[in-house]
Amino acid sequence: MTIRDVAQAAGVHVSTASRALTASSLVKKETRDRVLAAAEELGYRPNESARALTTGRTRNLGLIVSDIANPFFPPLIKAAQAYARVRGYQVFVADTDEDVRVEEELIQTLARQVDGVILVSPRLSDDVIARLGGELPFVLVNRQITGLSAVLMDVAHGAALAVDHLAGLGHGHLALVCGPRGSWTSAQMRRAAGKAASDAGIRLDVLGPNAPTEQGGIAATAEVLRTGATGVICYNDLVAVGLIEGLDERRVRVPGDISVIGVDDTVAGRLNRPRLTTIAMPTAPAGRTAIDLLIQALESAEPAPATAQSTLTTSLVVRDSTAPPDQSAD
Amino acid sequence: MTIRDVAQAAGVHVSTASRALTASSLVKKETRDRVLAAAEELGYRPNESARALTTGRTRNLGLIVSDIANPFFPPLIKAAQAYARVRGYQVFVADTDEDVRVEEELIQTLARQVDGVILVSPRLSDDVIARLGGELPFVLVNRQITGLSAVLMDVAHGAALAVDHLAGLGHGHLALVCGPRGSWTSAQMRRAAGKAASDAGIRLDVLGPNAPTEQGGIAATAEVLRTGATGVICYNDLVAVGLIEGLDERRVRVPGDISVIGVDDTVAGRLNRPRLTTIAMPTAPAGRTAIDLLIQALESAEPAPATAQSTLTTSLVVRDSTAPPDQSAD
DNA sequence: CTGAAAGCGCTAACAG
DNA sequence: CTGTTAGCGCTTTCAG
Repeated sequence: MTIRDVAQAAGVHVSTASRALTASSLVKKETRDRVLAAAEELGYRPNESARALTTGRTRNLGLIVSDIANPFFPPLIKAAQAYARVRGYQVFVADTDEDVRVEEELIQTLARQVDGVILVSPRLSDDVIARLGGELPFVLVNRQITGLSAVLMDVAHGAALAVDHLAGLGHGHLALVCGPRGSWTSAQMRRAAGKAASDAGIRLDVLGPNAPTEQGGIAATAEVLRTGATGVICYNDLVAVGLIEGLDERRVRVPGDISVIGVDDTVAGRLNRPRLTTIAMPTAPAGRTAIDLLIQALESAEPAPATAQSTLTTSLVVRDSTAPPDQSAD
Repeated sequence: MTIRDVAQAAGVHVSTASRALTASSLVKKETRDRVLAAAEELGYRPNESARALTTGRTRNLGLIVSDIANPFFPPLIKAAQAYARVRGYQVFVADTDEDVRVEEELIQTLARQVDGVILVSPRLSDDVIARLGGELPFVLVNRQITGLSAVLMDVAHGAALAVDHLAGLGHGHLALVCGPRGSWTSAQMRRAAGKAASDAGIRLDVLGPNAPTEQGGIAATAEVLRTGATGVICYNDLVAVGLIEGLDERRVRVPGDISVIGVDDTVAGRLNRPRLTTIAMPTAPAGRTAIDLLIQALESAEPAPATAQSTLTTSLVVRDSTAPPDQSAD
């Protein structure tokens, strides 16, 4: 079932059929209708490989995330896929499992079958990403590298809000449980929380790096307690939930003894008891924006597409895991 | 940077280079090393489109799920991707958003760029799936259609365990909150729970269909209460969590007044308070098995590959959302 | 507006 | 074991 069959059925040459099927304006309406009808009739489906071979474009986009099982990603993935489909592109999702080597390998593999790649919270070093980015269009999410387009979530603002929230409740000693090495988000939080704490004249201990998972949070428990902090900001909701679990095991009450704040605003935080106070991240908009930036770069005729940067705001969602510090303690 | 450049650099003909790069046994070791070295040196990456065009095979597999944001899927996806990579295949994941039309469209689109497709919990009708399955290799997960390979989770067994668990606690009146129309899992549960209940001599009211989400659970609350049942088995963890939320709003205690059981054993159930009693589904093994079945079908020379069927067992995880019924009530 | 012809990069017979 | 040749299905010049 090739374009040849369609052309024959419609009584035209292959090239005419091709034109009718793609650059429809270059062919007489009447002929085009005939071709389209024949194609429909025969159930013709273009061979994407052949098409990609001649055009050099696949109309596929790659989306690389570190861990599909982290509830931060699914909303972003869903939004990206849905929006890409509307724009006539297909999105291929791959999971690096938080492994830098897998990440690089995956980019290489994917790069051969897509027109462009979206890298969400990559862990690779700037220079490796920049090098790979030279080979095909990239859009980064939550990572900033000169020369590459990016969608950023203003987590710095969120972190400052979190510090202020805790300071406002009366906490004078905070801890920041950082994420994995190589995380831009973590670095942003660290910087912004540090500044906000010193502005507020309170102490902030910085802990980490930690795995961005429940396990990571549980593992950080002892260190958190050692600091003596009464308010803790965690790298993400999973870490926060894990920490609360760890504290619970040691009979430390949240928020009674220690207040805990997460980042992302995922189901995990909503379902947790106490319900988690968290910094909400605009994941779905970020997914759409990333697709938009990427397609823009792809469809602009420029050889070196302008790098665009888009920053989305975050906000603080106050729930039940934060409260004034216990008067008797500290 | 084509295979031509590599051949030239290695001082051999294109076809020799091609052989060295693929069917390595057909070429003298020495020549092969020279070709491989040249390829490495030049950073040669085969053009997958060209390769796919000649061979007719892409080494890509499609994995279609109804909702990436449902925590049931990520472990399955992760396991499938990781295992496929080991076997030299790439997995493309797509999300249908629980929409039957999108599901069909996605299968069609994906079908053109992959060698085979895994359909997890499809909602399409048997005949539509069977028709599409005629066009390329399919493996179903949690769906049984004659002539197609499938990986099944023995949720019937799990449902029976759940009924027995509740009966053993002393509940004499149960409700089953079903899932969406077209769900094989839901049908299995209904049948098995019905049988187990009648065997145990207790009443079982069947409710639904419902959306397989927290919202679906919340929406089912009133109907559940209307039955007067003291034990409820839900289509999945999300529905169970939603139901518990709905009951909580109406000041109905779980498990004090009503016991609730979910299905899947996802984070959602673990994080929920009370922690959810649930039927654990073997999601990761199912992902691997599905990939295995699919690759097997792909690599067997048979024109019509034998349909294989693999059933994985489920188990009941008892946590805090089930207890004996309130003595004073019912 | 349409037909003819070339070629995308690669693999796969077919000879030698 | 290696070189030659053809061609996968499609788009895209180039003529007409």
